[in-house]
Amino acid sequence: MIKAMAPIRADSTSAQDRILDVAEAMFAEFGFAGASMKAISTSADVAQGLLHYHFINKEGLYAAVVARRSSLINTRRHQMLDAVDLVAPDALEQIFDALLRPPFSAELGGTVYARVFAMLAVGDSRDQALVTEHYDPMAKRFIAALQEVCPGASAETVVWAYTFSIGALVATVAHNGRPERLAGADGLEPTDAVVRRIVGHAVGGFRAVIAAEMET
Amino acid sequence: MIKAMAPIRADSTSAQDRILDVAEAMFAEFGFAGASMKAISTSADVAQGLLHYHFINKEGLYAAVVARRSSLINTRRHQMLDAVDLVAPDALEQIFDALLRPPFSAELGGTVYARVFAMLAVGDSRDQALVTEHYDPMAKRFIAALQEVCPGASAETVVWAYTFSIGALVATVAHNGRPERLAGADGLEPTDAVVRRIVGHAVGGFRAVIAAEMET
DNA sequence: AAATATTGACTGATCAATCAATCAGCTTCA
DNA sequence: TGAAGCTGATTGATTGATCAGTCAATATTT
Repeated sequence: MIKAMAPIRADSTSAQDRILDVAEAMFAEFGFAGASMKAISTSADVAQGLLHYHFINKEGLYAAVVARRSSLINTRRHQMLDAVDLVAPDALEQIFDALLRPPFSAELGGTVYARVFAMLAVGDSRDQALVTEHYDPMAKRFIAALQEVCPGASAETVVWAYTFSIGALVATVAHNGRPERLAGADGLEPTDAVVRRIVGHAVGGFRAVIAAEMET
Repeated sequence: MIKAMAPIRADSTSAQDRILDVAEAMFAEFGFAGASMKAISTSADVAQGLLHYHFINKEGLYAAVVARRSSLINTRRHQMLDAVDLVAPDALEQIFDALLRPPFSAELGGTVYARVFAMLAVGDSRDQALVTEHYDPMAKRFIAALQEVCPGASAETVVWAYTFSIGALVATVAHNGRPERLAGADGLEPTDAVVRRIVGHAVGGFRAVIAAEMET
Protein backbone atom coordinates (compact mmCIF):
# COMPACT_ATOMS: atom_id res chain seq x y z
CA MET A 1 0.00 0.00 0.00
CA ILE A 2 1.01 3.52 -0.56
CA LYS A 3 2.00 5.05 2.70
CA ALA A 4 0.11 8.10 3.79
CA MET A 5 1.97 11.27 3.03
CA ALA A 6 3.34 13.32 5.82
CA PRO A 7 0.39 15.23 7.15
CA ILE A 8 -0.07 18.52 5.40
CA ARG A 9 -0.69 21.05 8.08
CA ALA A 10 -3.34 23.64 7.51
CA ASP A 11 -0.82 26.45 7.75
CA SER A 12 2.01 24.51 6.12
CA THR A 13 4.53 25.59 8.75
CA SER A 14 5.66 23.69 11.81
CA ALA A 15 4.82 25.02 15.23
CA GLN A 16 8.49 25.75 15.81
CA ASP A 17 8.73 27.92 12.74
CA ARG A 18 5.52 29.66 13.59
CA ILE A 19 6.85 30.45 17.06
CA LEU A 20 10.09 31.77 15.61
CA ASP A 21 8.23 33.97 13.11
CA VAL A 22 5.97 35.45 15.75
CA ALA A 23 8.79 35.86 18.26
CA GLU A 24 10.85 37.65 15.64
CA ALA A 25 8.03 40.09 14.99
CA MET A 26 7.43 40.68 18.70
CA PHE A 27 11.09 41.18 19.54
CA ALA A 28 11.36 43.52 16.57
CA GLU A 29 8.54 45.68 17.83
CA PHE A 30 9.00 45.61 21.60
CA GLY A 31 12.57 44.49 22.21
CA PHE A 32 13.66 41.57 24.36
CA ALA A 33 12.19 42.70 27.65
CA GLY A 34 9.11 44.22 26.05
CA ALA A 35 7.94 41.09 24.27
CA SER A 36 6.17 38.58 26.50
CA MET A 37 6.11 34.82 26.20
CA LYS A 38 2.37 34.88 26.71
CA ALA A 39 1.79 37.27 23.83
CA ILE A 40 4.07 35.25 21.57
CA SER A 41 2.33 31.97 22.36
CA THR A 42 -1.11 33.49 21.88
CA SER A 43 -0.21 35.02 18.55
CA ALA A 44 1.44 31.80 17.40
CA ASP A 45 -1.66 29.90 18.54
CA VAL A 46 0.20 27.45 20.77
CA ALA A 47 0.36 26.80 24.50
CA GLN A 48 2.88 28.91 26.35
CA GLY A 49 4.56 25.79 27.65
CA LEU A 50 5.52 24.82 24.12
CA LEU A 51 7.84 27.79 23.91
CA HIS A 52 9.79 26.48 26.89
CA TYR A 53 9.66 22.94 25.55
CA HIS A 54 11.41 23.95 22.34
CA PHE A 55 13.62 26.81 23.49
CA ILE A 56 13.99 26.23 27.24
CA ASN A 57 13.55 29.88 28.19
CA LYS A 58 13.11 33.38 26.79
CA GLU A 59 16.80 33.88 26.12
CA GLY A 60 16.88 30.61 24.22
CA LEU A 61 14.03 31.75 22.03
CA TYR A 62 15.71 35.07 21.41
CA ALA A 63 18.97 33.37 20.52
CA ALA A 64 17.16 31.03 18.15
CA VAL A 65 15.56 33.97 16.35
CA VAL A 66 18.95 35.60 15.91
CA ALA A 67 20.68 32.37 14.90
CA ARG A 68 18.16 31.58 12.17
CA ARG A 69 18.36 34.89 10.32
CA SER A 70 22.00 35.71 10.91
CA SER A 71 22.93 32.35 9.45
CA LEU A 72 21.00 33.05 6.24
CA ILE A 73 22.33 36.57 5.87
CA ASN A 74 25.94 35.80 6.68
CA THR A 75 26.00 32.79 4.39
CA ARG A 76 24.95 35.08 1.57
CA ARG A 77 27.58 37.61 2.58
CA HIS A 78 30.29 34.98 2.47
CA GLN A 79 29.13 33.78 -0.94
CA MET A 80 29.22 37.30 -2.31
CA LEU A 81 32.62 38.01 -0.81
CA ASP A 82 33.93 34.77 -2.30
CA ALA A 83 32.97 36.09 -5.72
CA VAL A 84 34.79 39.40 -5.32
CA ASP A 85 37.90 40.01 -7.38
CA LEU A 86 40.12 41.72 -4.83
CA VAL A 87 42.40 43.24 -7.45
CA ALA A 88 39.61 44.71 -9.55
CA PRO A 89 39.46 48.51 -9.64
CA ASP A 90 36.04 48.46 -7.97
CA ALA A 91 36.98 45.85 -5.38
CA LEU A 92 35.99 48.19 -2.55
CA GLU A 93 32.52 48.66 -4.00
CA GLN A 94 32.14 44.92 -4.37
CA ILE A 95 33.20 44.19 -0.81
CA PHE A 96 30.84 46.74 0.71
CA ASP A 97 28.07 45.54 -1.56
CA ALA A 98 28.59 42.03 -0.26
CA LEU A 99 28.49 43.34 3.31
CA LEU A 100 25.56 45.72 3.05
CA ARG A 101 23.14 44.23 0.51
CA PRO A 102 22.05 40.92 2.11
CA PRO A 103 20.31 42.48 5.16
CA PHE A 104 17.91 44.21 2.77
CA SER A 105 16.94 40.97 1.08
CA ALA A 106 13.28 40.14 1.53
CA GLU A 107 13.76 36.47 0.72
CA LEU A 108 16.21 36.15 3.61
CA GLY A 109 13.47 37.48 5.86
CA GLY A 110 15.21 40.78 6.22
CA THR A 111 12.53 43.38 6.69
CA VAL A 112 11.18 42.24 10.04
CA TYR A 113 14.40 40.88 11.46
CA ALA A 114 16.15 44.08 10.50
CA ARG A 115 14.85 45.79 13.62
CA VAL A 116 16.06 42.96 15.83
CA PHE A 117 19.42 43.29 14.15
CA ALA A 118 19.43 47.01 14.86
CA MET A 119 18.73 46.44 18.53
CA LEU A 120 21.45 43.82 18.69
CA ALA A 121 23.94 46.34 17.38
CA VAL A 122 23.27 48.84 20.14
CA GLY A 123 22.32 46.37 22.84
CA ASP A 124 23.62 45.32 26.22
CA SER A 125 25.86 42.43 27.21
CA ARG A 126 23.28 39.78 26.29
CA ASP A 127 23.01 41.22 22.80
CA GLN A 128 26.75 41.58 22.51
CA ALA A 129 27.27 37.93 23.33
CA LEU A 130 25.02 37.05 20.39
CA VAL A 131 26.85 39.49 18.15
CA THR A 132 30.15 37.98 19.14
CA GLU A 133 28.91 34.51 18.35
CA HIS A 134 26.97 35.15 15.15
CA TYR A 135 28.50 38.22 13.55
CA ASP A 136 32.11 38.68 14.64
CA PRO A 137 33.62 35.91 12.51
CA MET A 138 31.96 37.34 9.41
CA ALA A 139 33.05 40.84 10.39
CA LYS A 140 36.65 39.79 10.80
CA ARG A 141 36.70 38.24 7.36
CA PHE A 142 35.38 41.41 5.75
CA ILE A 143 37.87 43.51 7.69
CA ALA A 144 40.66 41.28 6.46
CA ALA A 145 39.43 41.70 2.89
CA LEU A 146 39.39 45.47 3.26
CA GLN A 147 42.94 45.39 4.57
CA GLU A 148 44.03 43.26 1.68
CA VAL A 149 42.64 45.75 -0.81
CA CYS A 150 44.16 48.64 1.08
CA PRO A 151 47.55 47.43 2.29
CA GLY A 152 48.74 50.72 3.77
CA ALA A 153 45.84 51.12 6.16
CA SER A 154 46.17 50.27 9.85
CA ALA A 155 43.88 47.69 11.38
CA GLU A 156 42.39 50.30 13.68
CA THR A 157 41.41 52.56 10.84
CA VAL A 158 39.76 49.76 8.91
CA VAL A 159 37.82 48.62 11.97
CA TRP A 160 36.47 52.09 12.54
CA ALA A 161 35.45 52.44 8.91
CA TYR A 162 33.73 49.08 9.18
CA THR A 163 31.96 50.20 12.36
CA PHE A 164 30.75 53.39 10.74
CA SER A 165 29.39 51.49 7.74
CA ILE A 166 27.53 48.99 9.91
CA GLY A 167 26.06 51.93 11.80
CA ALA A 168 24.81 53.45 8.58
CA LEU A 169 23.35 50.07 7.68
CA VAL A 170 21.57 49.76 11.01
CA ALA A 171 20.09 53.24 10.79
CA THR A 172 18.80 52.48 7.31
CA VAL A 173 17.50 49.01 7.84
CA ALA A 174 15.73 49.81 11.10
CA HIS A 175 13.25 51.57 8.80
CA ASN A 176 11.46 53.53 11.45
CA GLY A 177 10.23 56.12 8.99
CA ARG A 178 12.68 58.80 9.93
CA PRO A 179 14.33 59.40 6.54
CA GLU A 180 10.91 59.77 4.96
CA ARG A 181 9.84 62.10 7.76
CA LEU A 182 12.88 64.30 7.38
CA ALA A 183 12.59 64.44 3.61
CA GLY A 184 8.86 65.06 3.70
CA ALA A 185 8.44 62.16 1.30
CA ASP A 186 5.67 59.63 1.68
CA GLY A 187 7.00 56.71 -0.29
CA LEU A 188 10.01 54.49 0.18
CA GLU A 189 12.76 54.46 -2.36
CA PRO A 190 13.17 51.10 -4.06
CA THR A 191 15.53 48.87 -2.10
CA ASP A 192 18.16 48.70 -4.79
CA ALA A 193 18.51 52.48 -4.95
CA VAL A 194 19.00 52.67 -1.18
CA VAL A 195 21.61 49.92 -1.28
CA ARG A 196 23.52 51.77 -3.98
CA ARG A 197 23.41 54.92 -1.88
CA ILE A 198 24.69 53.25 1.28
CA VAL A 199 27.41 51.35 -0.59
CA GLY A 200 28.56 54.56 -2.24
CA HIS A 201 28.59 56.29 1.12
CA ALA A 202 30.57 53.49 2.75
CA VAL A 203 33.17 53.48 -0.02
CA GLY A 204 33.52 57.25 0.02
CA GLY A 205 33.81 57.29 3.78
CA PHE A 206 36.33 54.47 3.75
CA ARG A 207 38.55 56.20 1.20
CA ALA A 208 38.37 59.40 3.23
CA VAL A 209 39.51 57.87 6.52
CA ILE A 210 42.28 55.97 4.73
CA ALA A 211 43.44 59.17 3.05
CA ALA A 212 43.36 61.01 6.37
CA GLU A 213 45.58 58.37 7.91
CA MET A 214 48.04 58.42 5.00
CA GLU A 215 48.69 62.14 5.19
CA THR A 216 49.70 62.06 8.84
CA MET B 1 20.44 86.68 64.78
CA ILE B 2 21.76 85.20 61.59
CA LYS B 3 19.11 83.08 59.96
CA ALA B 4 19.98 79.47 59.41
CA MET B 5 21.20 78.77 55.91
CA ALA B 6 19.19 76.74 53.49
CA PRO B 7 19.78 73.14 54.48
CA ILE B 8 22.76 71.67 52.72
CA ARG B 9 21.80 68.25 51.54
CA ALA B 10 24.25 65.48 52.14
CA ASP B 11 24.38 64.52 48.47
CA SER B 12 24.01 68.06 47.10
CA THR B 13 21.53 66.95 44.43
CA SER B 14 17.77 67.10 44.57
CA ALA B 15 15.77 63.92 44.63
CA GLN B 16 14.47 64.69 41.16
CA ASP B 17 17.97 64.91 39.70
CA ARG B 18 19.02 61.78 41.48
CA ILE B 19 16.04 59.93 40.01
CA LEU B 20 16.84 61.19 36.52
CA ASP B 21 20.49 60.16 36.83
CA VAL B 22 19.63 56.67 38.00
CA ALA B 23 16.82 56.27 35.46
CA GLU B 24 19.19 57.31 32.70
CA ALA B 25 21.68 54.68 33.73
CA MET B 26 19.00 51.99 34.02
CA PHE B 27 17.36 52.79 30.70
CA ALA B 28 20.82 52.84 29.12
CA GLU B 29 21.61 49.38 30.38
CA PHE B 30 18.27 47.58 30.13
CA GLY B 31 16.14 49.62 27.74
CA PHE B 32 12.70 51.04 28.46
CA ALA B 33 10.89 47.79 29.20
CA GLY B 34 13.87 46.21 30.90
CA ALA B 35 14.35 48.91 33.53
CA SER B 36 11.92 48.68 36.43
CA MET B 37 10.51 51.50 38.53
CA LYS B 38 11.29 49.52 41.65
CA ALA B 39 14.96 49.13 40.75
CA ILE B 40 15.23 52.80 39.87
CA SER B 41 13.65 53.95 43.12
CA THR B 42 15.80 51.61 45.18
CA SER B 43 19.01 52.73 43.50
CA ALA B 44 18.01 56.37 43.83
CA ASP B 45 17.16 55.76 47.49
CA VAL B 46 13.63 57.12 47.33
CA ALA B 47 10.17 55.64 47.65
CA GLN B 48 8.76 54.23 44.46
CA GLY B 49 5.75 56.47 44.76
CA LEU B 50 7.98 59.49 44.35
CA LEU B 51 8.76 58.54 40.78
CA HIS B 52 5.06 58.73 39.94
CA TYR B 53 4.67 61.90 41.94
CA HIS B 54 7.28 63.72 39.85
CA PHE B 55 6.90 62.06 36.46
CA ILE B 56 3.38 60.58 36.55
CA ASN B 57 4.35 57.25 34.98
CA LYS B 58 7.21 55.33 33.42
CA GLU B 59 6.84 56.99 30.03
CA GLY B 60 6.96 60.39 31.66
CA LEU B 61 10.20 59.49 33.40
CA TYR B 62 11.67 58.20 30.16
CA ALA B 63 10.63 61.34 28.31
CA ALA B 64 12.17 63.50 31.05
CA VAL B 65 15.48 61.66 30.74
CA VAL B 66 15.52 62.22 26.99
CA ALA B 67 14.43 65.84 27.24
CA ARG B 68 17.17 66.75 29.70
CA ARG B 69 20.13 65.49 27.70
CA SER B 70 18.84 66.18 24.19
CA SER B 71 18.32 69.78 25.15
CA LEU B 72 21.94 70.15 26.28
CA ILE B 73 23.37 68.38 23.26
CA ASN B 74 21.24 70.10 20.65
CA THR B 75 21.84 73.52 22.12
CA ARG B 76 25.54 72.91 21.68
CA ARG B 77 24.98 71.71 18.14
CA HIS B 78 23.06 74.85 17.26
CA GLN B 79 25.78 77.03 18.75
CA MET B 80 28.46 75.27 16.75
CA LEU B 81 26.43 75.44 13.55
CA ASP B 82 25.87 79.17 14.13
CA ALA B 83 29.63 79.62 14.10
CA VAL B 84 30.15 77.80 10.81
CA ASP B 85 31.20 79.81 7.76
CA LEU B 86 29.08 78.19 5.05
CA VAL B 87 31.26 79.51 2.23
CA ALA B 88 34.55 78.34 3.72
CA PRO B 89 36.33 75.56 1.82
CA ASP B 90 35.96 73.22 4.78
CA ALA B 91 32.35 74.13 5.47
CA LEU B 92 31.29 70.49 5.17
CA GLU B 93 33.80 69.41 7.78
CA GLN B 94 32.61 72.15 10.10
CA ILE B 95 28.94 71.21 9.72
CA PHE B 96 29.53 67.54 10.40
CA ASP B 97 31.78 68.40 13.30
CA ALA B 98 28.99 70.48 14.81
CA LEU B 99 26.58 67.58 14.30
CA LEU B 100 28.76 64.72 15.48
CA ARG B 101 30.99 66.11 18.23
CA PRO B 102 28.55 67.17 20.99
CA PRO B 103 27.20 63.66 21.73
CA PHE B 104 30.73 62.65 22.75
CA SER B 105 31.03 65.46 25.26
CA ALA B 106 31.41 64.18 28.80
CA GLU B 107 30.36 67.47 30.34
CA LEU B 108 27.03 67.24 28.56
CA GLY B 109 26.54 63.89 30.24
CA GLY B 110 27.15 62.05 27.02
CA THR B 111 28.73 58.76 27.90
CA VAL B 112 25.83 57.19 29.76
CA TYR B 113 23.01 58.82 27.82
CA ALA B 114 24.69 57.80 24.58
CA ARG B 115 23.23 54.32 24.87
CA VAL B 116 19.73 55.71 25.45
CA PHE B 117 20.25 57.85 22.38
CA ALA B 118 21.28 54.80 20.39
CA MET B 119 18.15 52.92 21.39
CA LEU B 120 16.02 55.93 20.52
CA ALA B 121 17.46 55.93 17.03
CA VAL B 122 16.44 52.34 16.31
CA GLY B 123 13.36 52.26 18.54
CA ASP B 124 9.66 51.76 18.11
CA SER B 125 6.86 54.28 17.81
CA ARG B 126 7.26 55.54 21.37
CA ASP B 127 10.91 56.26 20.73
CA GLN B 128 10.16 57.80 17.37
CA ALA B 129 7.71 60.23 18.94
CA LEU B 130 10.49 61.44 21.22
CA VAL B 131 12.89 61.70 18.29
CA THR B 132 10.35 63.71 16.35
CA GLU B 133 9.91 66.09 19.23
CA HIS B 134 13.48 66.49 20.42
CA TYR B 135 15.70 65.79 17.42
CA ASP B 136 13.86 66.44 14.18
CA PRO B 137 13.97 70.27 14.30
CA MET B 138 17.73 70.15 14.82
CA ALA B 139 18.10 67.58 12.06
CA LYS B 140 16.17 69.69 9.61
CA ARG B 141 18.37 72.67 10.26
CA PHE B 142 21.52 70.66 9.61
CA ILE B 143 20.03 69.19 6.46
CA ALA B 144 19.22 72.70 5.26
CA ALA B 145 22.79 73.78 5.95
CA LEU B 146 24.13 70.82 3.98
CA GLN B 147 21.88 71.72 1.06
CA GLU B 148 23.07 75.30 1.19
CA VAL B 149 26.68 74.22 0.93
CA CYS B 150 25.87 71.77 -1.84
CA PRO B 151 23.25 73.49 -4.01
CA GLY B 152 23.07 70.85 -6.72
CA ALA B 153 22.12 68.00 -4.40
CA SER B 154 18.55 66.79 -4.10
CA ALA B 155 16.84 66.83 -0.73
CA GLU B 156 16.51 63.06 -0.78
CA THR B 157 20.20 62.51 -1.27
CA VAL B 158 21.11 64.86 1.55
CA VAL B 159 18.66 63.20 3.92
CA TRP B 160 20.10 59.79 3.20
CA ALA B 161 23.64 61.03 3.74
CA TYR B 162 22.49 62.59 7.01
CA THR B 163 20.84 59.30 8.03
CA PHE B 164 24.00 57.32 7.28
CA SER B 165 26.12 59.71 9.33
CA ILE B 166 23.78 59.54 12.31
CA GLY B 167 23.93 55.77 12.05
CA ALA B 168 27.70 55.86 12.18
CA LEU B 169 27.46 58.15 15.19
CA VAL B 170 25.06 55.81 16.97
CA ALA B 171 27.23 52.76 16.34
CA THR B 172 30.23 54.62 17.71
CA VAL B 173 28.68 56.28 20.69
CA ALA B 174 26.84 53.17 21.88
CA HIS B 175 30.33 52.06 22.94
CA ASN B 176 29.50 48.45 23.51
CA GLY B 177 33.07 47.36 23.08
CA ARG B 178 32.69 45.97 19.59
CA PRO B 179 35.30 48.08 17.78
CA GLU B 180 37.87 47.16 20.39
CA ARG B 181 36.85 43.52 20.16
CA LEU B 182 37.20 43.45 16.39
CA ALA B 183 40.52 45.23 16.44
CA GLY B 184 41.87 43.15 19.27
CA ALA B 185 42.77 46.34 21.08
CA ASP B 186 42.25 46.77 24.79
CA GLY B 187 42.21 50.52 25.17
CA LEU B 188 39.89 53.16 23.83
CA GLU B 189 41.15 55.76 21.44
CA PRO B 190 40.99 59.28 22.82
CA THR B 191 37.62 60.85 22.07
CA ASP B 192 39.00 63.56 19.85
CA ALA B 193 40.65 61.06 17.54
CA VAL B 194 37.42 59.12 17.14
CA VAL B 195 35.48 62.30 16.42
CA ARG B 196 37.97 63.23 13.72
CA ARG B 197 37.61 59.78 12.20
CA ILE B 198 33.82 59.86 12.12
CA VAL B 199 33.70 63.42 10.77
CA GLY B 200 36.13 62.47 8.03
CA HIS B 201 34.04 59.43 7.21
CA ALA B 202 30.83 61.47 7.09
CA VAL B 203 32.34 64.09 4.80
CA GLY B 204 33.86 61.49 2.49
CA GLY B 205 30.60 59.57 2.34
CA PHE B 206 28.61 62.73 1.73
CA ARG B 207 30.83 63.81 -1.16
CA ALA B 208 30.56 60.32 -2.64
CA VAL B 209 26.76 60.16 -2.67
CA ILE B 210 26.57 63.70 -4.05
CA ALA B 211 29.02 62.81 -6.80
CA ALA B 212 27.05 59.66 -7.61
CA GLU B 213 23.91 61.71 -8.01
CA MET B 214 25.60 64.30 -10.22
CA GLU B 215 26.86 61.81 -12.74
CA THR B 216 23.44 60.32 -13.42
C1' DA C 1 3.74 87.63 67.41
C1' DA C 2 1.30 83.57 67.99
C1' DA C 3 -1.80 80.30 66.12
C1' DT C 4 -3.65 78.20 62.20
C1' DA C 5 -4.37 76.74 57.48
C1' DT C 6 -2.08 75.33 53.01
C1' DT C 7 1.05 73.59 50.23
C1' DG C 8 4.67 70.52 48.12
C1' DA C 9 7.80 66.77 48.83
C1' DC C 10 7.92 62.34 50.25
C1' DT C 11 7.04 57.58 52.46
C1' DG C 12 5.32 52.86 53.24
C1' DA C 13 1.95 49.76 52.32
C1' DT C 14 -0.75 47.71 49.05
C1' DC C 15 -3.24 46.75 44.63
C1' DA C 16 -4.55 43.90 40.50
C1' DA C 17 -2.21 42.54 36.49
C1' DT C 18 1.30 40.37 34.29
C1' DC C 19 5.58 38.01 34.13
C1' DA C 20 8.54 33.67 33.00
C1' DA C 21 8.56 29.20 34.24
C1' DT C 22 6.94 24.45 35.73
C1' DC C 23 4.51 20.15 35.51
C1' DA C 24 1.27 16.32 35.03
C1' DG C 25 -1.03 14.37 31.56
C1' DC C 26 -2.83 13.92 26.76
C1' DT C 27 -2.22 12.69 21.86
C1' DT C 28 0.18 11.05 17.80
C1' DC C 29 3.38 8.54 15.33
C1' DA C 30 7.11 5.04 14.95
C1' DT D 1 6.28 0.36 24.19
C1' DG D 2 8.27 4.39 23.90
C1' DA D 3 9.44 8.94 22.64
C1' DA D 4 8.31 13.52 20.80
C1' DG D 5 5.17 17.14 20.45
C1' DC D 6 1.93 19.60 22.77
C1' DT D 7 -1.78 21.32 26.14
C1' DG D 8 -4.01 23.55 30.16
C1' DA D 9 -3.61 24.82 34.61
C1' DT D 10 -0.90 26.78 38.00
C1' DT D 11 3.16 28.67 40.44
C1' DG D 12 5.68 32.49 43.01
C1' DA D 13 7.76 36.57 41.78
C1' DT D 14 7.70 41.00 39.78
C1' DT D 15 5.42 44.60 37.32
C1' DG D 16 3.53 49.71 37.17
C1' DA D 17 0.49 52.19 39.66
C1' DT D 18 -2.46 54.06 43.63
C1' DC D 19 -3.42 56.07 48.01
C1' DA D 20 -3.67 57.55 52.76
C1' DG D 21 -0.83 59.78 55.65
C1' DT D 22 3.73 62.07 57.50
C1' DC D 23 6.62 66.01 57.69
C1' DA D 24 8.68 70.53 57.06
C1' DA D 25 8.23 74.91 55.18
C1' DT D 26 5.47 78.67 53.81
C1' DA D 27 1.34 81.65 53.84
C1' DT D 28 -2.59 83.41 56.11
C1' DT D 29 -5.21 84.70 59.78
C1' DT D 30 -6.01 86.07 64.55
